[in-house]
Order: sequence, then C-alpha cells, then structure tokens
Amino acid sequence: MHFLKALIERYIRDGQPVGSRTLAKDTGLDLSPATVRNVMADLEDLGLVVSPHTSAGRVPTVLGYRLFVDSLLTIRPLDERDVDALRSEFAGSSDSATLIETASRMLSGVTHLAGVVMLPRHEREVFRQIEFLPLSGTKVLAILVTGEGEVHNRIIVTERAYSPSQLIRASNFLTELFTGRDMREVRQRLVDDLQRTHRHVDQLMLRAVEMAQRVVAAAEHKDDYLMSGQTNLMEFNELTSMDRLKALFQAFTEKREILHLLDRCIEADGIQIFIGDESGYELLGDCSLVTATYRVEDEVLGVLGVIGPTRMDYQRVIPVVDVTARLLAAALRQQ
Amino acid sequence: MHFLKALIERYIRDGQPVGSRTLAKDTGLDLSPATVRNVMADLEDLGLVVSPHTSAGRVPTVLGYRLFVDSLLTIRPLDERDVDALRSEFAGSSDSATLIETASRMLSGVTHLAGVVMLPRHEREVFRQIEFLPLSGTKVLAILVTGEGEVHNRIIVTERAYSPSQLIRASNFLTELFTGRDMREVRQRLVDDLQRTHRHVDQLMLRAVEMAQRVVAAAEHKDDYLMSGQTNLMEFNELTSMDRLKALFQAFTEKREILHLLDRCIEADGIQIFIGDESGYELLGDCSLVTATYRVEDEVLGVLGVIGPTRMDYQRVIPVVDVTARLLAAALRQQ
DNA sequence: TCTTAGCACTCCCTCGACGAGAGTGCTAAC
DNA sequence: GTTAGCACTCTCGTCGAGGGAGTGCTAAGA
Repeated sequence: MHFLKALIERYIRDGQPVGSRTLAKDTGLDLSPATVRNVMADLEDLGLVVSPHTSAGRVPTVLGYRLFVDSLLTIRPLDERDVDALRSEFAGSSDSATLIETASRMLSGVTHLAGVVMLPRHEREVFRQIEFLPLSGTKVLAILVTGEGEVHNRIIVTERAYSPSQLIRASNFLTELFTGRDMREVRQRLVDDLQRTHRHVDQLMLRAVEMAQRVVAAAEHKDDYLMSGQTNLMEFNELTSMDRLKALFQAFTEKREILHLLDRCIEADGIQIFIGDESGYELLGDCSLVTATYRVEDEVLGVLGVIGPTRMDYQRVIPVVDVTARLLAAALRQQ
Repeated sequence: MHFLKALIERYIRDGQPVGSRTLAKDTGLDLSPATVRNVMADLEDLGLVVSPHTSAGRVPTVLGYRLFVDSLLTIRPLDERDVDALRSEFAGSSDSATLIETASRMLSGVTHLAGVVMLPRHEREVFRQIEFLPLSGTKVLAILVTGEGEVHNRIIVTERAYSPSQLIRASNFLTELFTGRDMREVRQRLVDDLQRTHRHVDQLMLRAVEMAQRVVAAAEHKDDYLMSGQTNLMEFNELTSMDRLKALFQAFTEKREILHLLDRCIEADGIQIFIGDESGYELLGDCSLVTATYRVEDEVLGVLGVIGPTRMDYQRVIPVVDVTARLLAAALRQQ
C-alpha cells in the first residue's frame, strides 16, 4: 500500500502516468523497477490503478483515490501562521454576505481550484418587526425584519388603498403580537387566523402571510451558493475537452445539480469527499469535491468546499477546506 | 461592395475562409471565379479582407465588418410575432430584479451568445424613511427606504447603547426632516450638521451618513451587471484557445473592464457596436459587443447587449438587442 | 519465496514525406 | 471588363519509420 501512496502522490504532482522506474526511485526503498512492476500488476488486479494503454505507466482509479484519502493520507493541520493569514482576511469584512464571499475567494485563491460556499441557512428564524410603507396608489412596501437583523422586503399591490395610519396600526398589531416568535409559528398563526375569519380576507394580511411563507421557505431550504475561481479549472489538462468543460460550467450556473450535491454533503457533518463519479453526476467525471460543514454553536449552517480535478492535492486541500469552514463559522459567530 | 457583403454573410454562416468559387456562386451575378479573384484582391488592398495564408479563401477584417454593419447591412425589424413572444416572457415577472434576469437570459437564449444587462441606475434617489432597530447590545439595524421602495439595510455598531425610545426619536427626527428630499441633499445636510456640531459627534448619525453616502454612490455609479449564457461562447471554434477563453471568463467575473466598456456604450445613446479590438481591450480580440441603451421617459437607465465572436449574425442580433431593450424598458416602466 | 536482470514486445509520439485538395496570382485571349 | 488556363503555394490528412518509455515474462540469484 505504501506503493499506492507513492504512486498517487507522484501522479498528483506530475499528472503523468507513473512508470515503474520513477516509482522505484520515489518509494525510498531501494528496489528495482522489475520488483515495482510486479507490485503494480497486483495493484491493477485490485482495481486501484490502471494503465491508459500497454506501455504507459499507471494512473490511480477512483477506488485507488478512495483508499488513498481514507487510509493512506496523513493530514497535517495547517501551519499556525497560515491560519492566521487566512483569519486576517476575514477581519476586514463584517456583514455576512461579504464574509461568504471572502470564504469563497479564499478557497479558490489558496487551492487554485474552484471554491464554493453554500449560503447559511437560518433555522429557527425569529420574527422581530414588520413595517408597512405606503408607496404610490395601492402599492405598499412591506419590510420584515427577522433573526439577527436580516431584512426582507417586498412590494405588495393591495385591492384598496390604506391610509398611513391604518398601515401603522396593522404593523403595530402584528409586531406586538409576534415579536420574538418563531417564524414558522407566525406563519401558521396567520394562516389559521385568515381561515377562521376568512370572510373578510384582508389583502394586506394575505400578502404578509405570503411573504412570511417565503421567508420561512428560504430559511429552511438553503437556497443558494456562491462560487469563485471557476476559471482555475481551465488550467487542468484533464478538463481540456470543450464539451465537458461547457457542461461543467453550465451546471455551475444552473446550480440545481450542484445544490443537490452540496445538500448531501451537509448531512454528513464534517469533511466530505466525493471522488470522480462517486457523486453520481457524470458531469463531474474527472472532478472531485471536498467539502466541510460550518456551524455556529453546534448547529450546522451550511457547507463549503472546493471543486477540482480528481488529481488534486488532497493533502493540502483538505486542511484548507477544514480551516476555512472553522474560520467562517467563527467570523459569523462574532458578527 | 456587394461582394464584401456576400463574402461576410457567407463567412458568418460557415466560419470558413471564403474562396473565389463559392463567392462566385453566392453573389447571384453570373461571374467566373477568376473575376471574383480580381475583386477580392482589390478588397484585400483596401484592408477589408485578408487571407489567413496563400491558398485559403478570404476572411473579413475588423474594418470589413465595420463597413458591413455601418453601410451594407439592411436590418429588418423583428417579426411582430417574435416580438410578442419575447414580450410575453416579461409578463410573468414583476419585480425589477427578475425583469433584468429575464432580459439577460432572453438575450443569450435567442442569440445563442452571451447576454449582458447593466443594472439600472437610479438617478435622483429620493429619501423616504429611515428606521433604527435595536439588536443585541450596542448593535443597531438601520433600514433606509428610498425611491420607489428600494430598501437598504445595515448593521451599525455604536459606542454606547441606545434605548428603543431614543432610536425611535432619532428615526422620527430624520424621517420628518428629509422625507421627499434628494439623497444627495440628505447626505450633504447630514455632513454639514455633523461638522457644525462636531464636538458631540453621534456615532449613530455618523454611520447613518456613511450609509446614505453608500446609497448615493451606488445610485450614481451604475455598479453592476448581470450576465448569462457565457457558456454559449465555448461553442465557437475561434474561441477555442483555452488561454483566451480563460482570460475572457475572468474578465466576466471580475467585471471591472466589462463595466468600463458598458459605460462607454451608455453614453452613445442607442445601438452601439464594438467589433473585435475596437473596444480597446485585447481580450475581446475576436469578440464583438452589440449593445442598446434602455430608458424610461427619456432618461437612460442602463445598457444591455450581447457578447459573441466577431463572426456573429449581426443582421439578427442587432434587432434582437434593440427590441429587448425596448421591452425591458416598457416592463420597468409599468412596474 | 522474494528480488532482480534481461529481453522481446507493445504502444505512443514525433517527424518527414507525400499526395490530394483548395485557392491564388498572373497572363493571355475574348 | 471578363474569362480560361496554368503554375504555384499552402494546408491537411495519411502513412511509415524510428525512438522512447514502459510492460510482461522468464530465468537466475539471494
């Protein structure tokens, strides 16, 4: 197995099939190429490596990589100075949107791969305040504040005009009633209320419910991610085929499939690695995904990671992803 | 010149250098290849076409395209049914963000190129209301409503804690003072006030000014654009070189250069076309940009268009861009 | 039993040659 | 002004040869 490790490490460095001669030198053990050849033949029988054709060296298979990352890889934690350097990148920005962006850019910058950060879900979103502002005619601007100061706003077109004082009364009423309550409860109560007294369904309230609904949905459904450094992937010769690259980039912009994948990662709390087609999406054929969840106070908020060729430097990438997740969590916590 | 037109139209179709034989057939005039060769030699002397090598056909130069789009192109307006089809796409969405997105996707969808829409600038942003909400400790959430219901929000960390009633008083004070005023005026007044009475500079006010400043800046500076269909560009063989493609995509995500370019287009009110390196950015070397401004009530809000290879179907693209701009403007107006 | 040297073999890659194909420029004739 | 004819040039695909890298197998050595 020592051989497999040496072979993969070499292949990760060069990107070229590794031959018996080079591997013999790499292992450190003083063995002849012939011996190494025997071992490599065994590895091939086990399905851990393949040779692209008869006289090329060997290349790791997905199974080989899997064994490598699961058992052979000794991950040194990142140098404390490097961690500090990364931490300081977060220092500048305070609001959560830019923190996310910093994390994503950091991931892609440090690893030279594509970085991806799923936006944090806010479970247990709490109602804080609602405000209705008259705009022109029958339009009303609704502003809903939840949680730690997330602001949601929406323009509501009502059936009849409301006077400013009516709007203020409505907002006072709702705010007094619901402040501090869980948004899901708020929505439920509003729905119940409307159904009970449904003969005079108030357009304003109806829309307010819709808005609450949407906020709740957005909070439960983690809905989006942010990606950067996609262009880094163009550097790798294994992704040179224009067709594949196009399919990949389209998946990035359509987001749906990638989101599914990230969703699965969020369940496996901690570091998660998909190698090649393990993900089940064949468009990630020659790609791997390394992710880590980030959390605040034992509650998983989301997941972040990198996408790159299967031939990526796992030894370095894994701790980077891990640390970035921790740093982002820390930055979000104190923000 | 009729020859140039035929040549370019042919080249746009096939993407292959056009030889004398094919061109002879294309023109419709019953001329022999030899005659056509003479003409082509003349066109080459004029700098309108070049041949990639001795025995290939001719390919239009930037100058050739320029002449083509300026003088030779007869643009038929879009079929009324097509316009209706496009219009109906806008019908579904009501808020301005999704309208913009629809426009961008429409552009890329119809032309099979990359569509880009600059976000509308709101000149003369008007102050409507400001609200301060206490969060935990010394944190205050400031919500600023401007214009037709744009909501800006920001978390302010103050030096000392404010009581809820103090915050309400502050927001009432500001709202009463500034409602309906131009944001630029608001900012100026706030700055003046602070300087006059600067011994007891109020942290809260200071941050409010900063926020106002930022809103004003964002309103003046058209700050962003939305792009879609970038992957369409991967289809064209003239953009096959990975290096160029990477540079292009990086420019798309960094946005700075593209924004500069769009800025220039916004000035030339109406349709604007940059062919190849006319833009001055060599990374758009083999690309053309076709844009149109969109406006509401004689005020230019922004610009939209498509980016594609110089060898794009101008005859079709130009009316599409034109119509999309009008439709977007109409949709924004009635929204 | 493990290791190693030797050897024949396979496959890729590069290079040069070659011919086909496409297109040109030029000249001379209509 | 237009055209046919012709020699020329350049690209591109194919083919075969040679080198290089690497393999599998066998037989001998520790």
